[in-house]
Amino acid sequence: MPAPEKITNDPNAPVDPRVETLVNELIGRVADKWTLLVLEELEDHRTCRFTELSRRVPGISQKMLTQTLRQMERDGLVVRTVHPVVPPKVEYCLTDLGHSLGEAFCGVWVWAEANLEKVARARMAFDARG
Amino acid sequence: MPAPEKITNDPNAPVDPRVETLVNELIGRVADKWTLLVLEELEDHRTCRFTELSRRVPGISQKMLTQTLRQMERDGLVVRTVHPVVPPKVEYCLTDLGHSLGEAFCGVWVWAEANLEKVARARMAFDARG
DNA sequence: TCCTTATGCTCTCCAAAGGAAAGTAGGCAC
DNA sequence: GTGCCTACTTTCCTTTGGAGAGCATAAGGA
Repeated sequence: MPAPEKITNDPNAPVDPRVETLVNELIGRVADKWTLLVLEELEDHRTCRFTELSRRVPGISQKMLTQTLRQMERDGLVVRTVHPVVPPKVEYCLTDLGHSLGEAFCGVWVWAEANLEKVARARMAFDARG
Repeated sequence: MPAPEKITNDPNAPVDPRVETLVNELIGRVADKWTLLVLEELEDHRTCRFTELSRRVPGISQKMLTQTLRQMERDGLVVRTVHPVVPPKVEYCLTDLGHSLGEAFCGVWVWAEANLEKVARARMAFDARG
């Protein structure tokens, strides 16, 4: 074997480009506006129904909610439980994997809350410069 | 004053809905695929030229790179330095704010690297179920 | 002189993504 | 029957995004 990329803890270690591609794809998939907002709702209310989510996630359309939830289900982030009753009742709940992603994004929420003001000021300054 | 939302350290404290709206908007702005990828490149190579970025960020079009960089500049995440030479030379560099956002996203990159396999398996299982 | 090259955009055209609103299924209350 | 409830699905139309060509400028070569 010609030393095929060892797994190390060195953050500066070169990464297998194939892995980097996959990671980029996954980031692109998961760091989506709607995915993030749905993820946050499900973090707050461990389990949620469809209509509840569509009310809680500001501005999402039913189409995008369905699509986002399907993708999240496919990626193993949520479980979809159908209760065979009428009218239909479908519950969505985070998996452990989904919860871990929520925790990973926690830093971004904190950042956003902490830096709202700075961004607002930067925008005003930028817009003033024309 | 009718007690208008105190700033607390309690993570379960109710948040001013206006702040929540602003945070959601900022998240939507910042948690964009291209913004993330550009941010990562700039984290790795503290300062980068336009063409360099377009080569390094896989799959980005010039239009989106320009647009993404403008938005990031407006939000105070990068500084754009134009060197008045021919051919033109423009350098982009993270601000402290941009760097702090990069660190906030660090957890997501780590998560993606750590859970590539799990997501891949979840997808296969989902697709197999039809 | 004219042509090429290099860079950072900008513009145009077309395809894909996404929002709004209406439609669907199917049992239940009226 | 009529209408309601929920979780979608479908249709239509607007917006976003990608591909590729164009532009401005000056140095350097034929």
